[in-house]
Amino acid sequence: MTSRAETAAGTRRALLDAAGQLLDAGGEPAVTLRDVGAGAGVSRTAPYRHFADKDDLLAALAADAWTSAADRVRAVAEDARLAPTDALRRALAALVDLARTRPHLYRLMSTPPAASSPRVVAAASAAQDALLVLVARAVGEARARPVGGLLVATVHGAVDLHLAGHLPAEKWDVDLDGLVDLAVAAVART
Amino acid sequence: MTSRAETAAGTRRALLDAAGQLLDAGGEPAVTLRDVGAGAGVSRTAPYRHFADKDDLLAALAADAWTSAADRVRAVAEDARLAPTDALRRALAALVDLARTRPHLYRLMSTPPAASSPRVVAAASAAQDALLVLVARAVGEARARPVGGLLVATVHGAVDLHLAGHLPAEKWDVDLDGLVDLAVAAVART
DNA sequence: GCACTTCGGTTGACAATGTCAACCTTAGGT
DNA sequence: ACCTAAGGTTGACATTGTCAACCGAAGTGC
Repeated sequence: MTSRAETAAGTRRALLDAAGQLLDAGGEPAVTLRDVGAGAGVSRTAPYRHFADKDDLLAALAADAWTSAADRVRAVAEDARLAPTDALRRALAALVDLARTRPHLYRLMSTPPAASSPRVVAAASAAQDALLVLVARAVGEARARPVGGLLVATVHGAVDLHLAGHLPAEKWDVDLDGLVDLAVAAVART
Repeated sequence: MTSRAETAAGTRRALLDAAGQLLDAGGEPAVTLRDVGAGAGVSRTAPYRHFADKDDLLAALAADAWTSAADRVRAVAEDARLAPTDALRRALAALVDLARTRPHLYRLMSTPPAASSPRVVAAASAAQDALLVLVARAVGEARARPVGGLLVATVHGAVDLHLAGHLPAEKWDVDLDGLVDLAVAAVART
């Protein structure tokens, strides 16, 4: 019944889940291969049967997160009742919510260790494509690309500064949500 | 001649310099206390006489960098010949240049390890204050704060995405400099 | 049906690293 | 002329990522 491939896929997912939990609980330094193995019910070096090394495991975690984020954006896009601007707002809110709920994961997604992990970049790119569709609906195909870039940069920047504690609301008179709203409003005005 | 305080300050700076060089050369994982000590001509545990631990050393490095960045922004502000918008552009260009020249240092500044290092946040805040002055000159005191927040978020976001490889110019039809220009233009239009 | 391969998994071992403890040396105050 | 404390050193240790050698059973070819 339990074919080899099935159990293998099972432990692989268990490893990723354990890594995600450790990441949420204690940040990247808490993600140790030993604890990941223990959390998945296997032993220290088991991860090496599924990932090249620790960075590869973290990259897989980040890539999976991007893929699921892209799905959420696409789900918003499929709700035809939403006005373009509202859809955009909701899609971005999903990203912001992810960053708030799982800050360490968001950090991992936006800055994978060992800089150039193509898998993560590709998965993130897919999410950006999904967002681009929404931007195009809101401002038209012609302006979509540069405006989308600006929007993505602003939202990511606001989230990242917020997470780093570099965005005190009292200094700027706006908080994270306020900035996202401002950004969307600016886009809508275009 | 060489009073104790002088030599101490000397090694402290040497330690920070060595750490900075290692950081530039190989990123954060390359900054090992042993190599920092060696680079400064002292021995492994010498850093502990000047910093509480490794994170503290990195935080000091980041804080120093923010302080010097703030100085550069203030220097731009003192050049009275510059039109407000041009001054803003030039100050932001200095930040972008820092990020391009020393990407690992920029990363360290914007995301210090052990999240809440008040020294770094305070130094960054000073740099933001300097920028806020320029924004106020460009758009007036009234709107300066939220607009400044938006600008800071956008520029940081663009830089951060760029460094992570998440900002392919062919997808968005703009590159890093283009985004910064767009952001400043949007601010000027306000 | 059987030998063989391959894959997921395990334990043992090792080098690198952050960090503490104990010790030394000497500038600078009393 | 002492003595204290601060900067510095070496020794030691626990943690961690990773490799090598080994093992058992699921697949595979005959």
